[in-house]
Amino acid sequence: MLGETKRNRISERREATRREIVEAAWQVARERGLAEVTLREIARRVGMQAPSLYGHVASKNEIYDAMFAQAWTQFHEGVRGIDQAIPEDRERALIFFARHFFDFAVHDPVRYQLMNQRTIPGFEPSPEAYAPAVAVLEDLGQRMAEFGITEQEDVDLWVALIGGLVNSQLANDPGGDRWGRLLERTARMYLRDLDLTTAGTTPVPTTNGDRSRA
Amino acid sequence: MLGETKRNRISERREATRREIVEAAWQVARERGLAEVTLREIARRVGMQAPSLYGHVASKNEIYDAMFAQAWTQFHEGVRGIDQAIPEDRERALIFFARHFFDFAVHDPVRYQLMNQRTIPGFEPSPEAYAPAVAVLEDLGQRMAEFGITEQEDVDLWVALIGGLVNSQLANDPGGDRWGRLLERTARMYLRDLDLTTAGTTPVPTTNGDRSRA
DNA sequence: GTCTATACACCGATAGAC
DNA sequence: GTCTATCGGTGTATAGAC
Repeated sequence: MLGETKRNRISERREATRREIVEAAWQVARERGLAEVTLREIARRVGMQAPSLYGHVASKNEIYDAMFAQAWTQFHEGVRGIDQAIPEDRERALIFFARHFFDFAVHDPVRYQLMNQRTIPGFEPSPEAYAPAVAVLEDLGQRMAEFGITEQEDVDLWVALIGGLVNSQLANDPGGDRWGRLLERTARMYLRDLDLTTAGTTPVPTTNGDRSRA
Repeated sequence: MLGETKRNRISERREATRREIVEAAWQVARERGLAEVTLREIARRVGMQAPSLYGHVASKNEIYDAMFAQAWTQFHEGVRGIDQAIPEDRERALIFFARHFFDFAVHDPVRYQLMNQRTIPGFEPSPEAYAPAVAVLEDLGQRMAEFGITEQEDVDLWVALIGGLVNSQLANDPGGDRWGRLLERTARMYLRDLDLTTAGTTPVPTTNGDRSRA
């Protein structure tokens, strides 16, 4: 049927416009800050009047929502993309992941702010937008389990440690490396503690010979 | 002179009104969120019209500034207040401080947000408001030095670790204790790493016999 | 001196013409 | 779909009453 192809073409055009809007929102956010994004400025950049945006987007928060989902999807795909580069060694692997997360965060502070801090007044990510964030956490849990790190407390601690380094870096030395260079040390410290804590309860292999990867 | 006492009385009244305004701002912030504070709502609570606030305050950011300074001063005084209760033992002392900071943060998330996150669009704390924050950091450095922790990297790491626990707690389990109960473990982990890292470079006393306190 | 009244420029959002 | 016009908000500023 011709109707369908036409409908698809229209739908594609609509989606493209939506992407344009979200991309313009990213631009404004990076230039002026996340909270300083205005519909009028977005509209100006895509060549519209502000109210016309409502033909493609239900609200300003829906734009934030799309950005939120996009950011977490980006990170998730990034992690999957480097899968074959993961070191076999447990310590190196943990550092590898942490460095990936750290660089991703520091590389785009505005994106990190949207992903991890509830800073925009009325905005709460929708369940659909939150899904890729959950997927990332599930991935993390699975990968850590491959290293014998299965206790929720242990994963919680690791998440908090890396998040703490990122936050300190962004807050107190943006653009620098004052906390970034503490990543390796933090990972070693964490693993040493882990071995001491779980000693006698769950055997943890120092190398990772039983890990199967495609 | 009568003129001076009168001037003082007026000045006192003015200062009291200013305190009232800042206190109302805290109320609004805790009820609706830090970014949702409006001058009109503050004015309503102190029985004024919004523009009348400008007789006591130069701008909205000056209110945030006063709140910022007040929060850090509160913390600083709190730390000084518990001075005599600090354990002699290095590990216990570190945990004691961390717990104090953690509880202070978790007890009033809005206050912590204002103190440690740059989340309000146009607001940057003035040098005067920042002073008590600097004083707290200097205090921390001094106290850690008493335990032989003098390297900036070591202090940086400690700050990041505790901050990470606080952030995770507030972001992922507000009102709970999922990351709070990791404080002791984190302190032990940190100290163990410290002893290994600085072994052979700077002797670190396991007990703290040479600490002089009034 | 302190307040009220009024206004300005901006914001997100909506209604309705075309 | 996109426009203009407009609404109820916001922070901020000023004129003028008392």
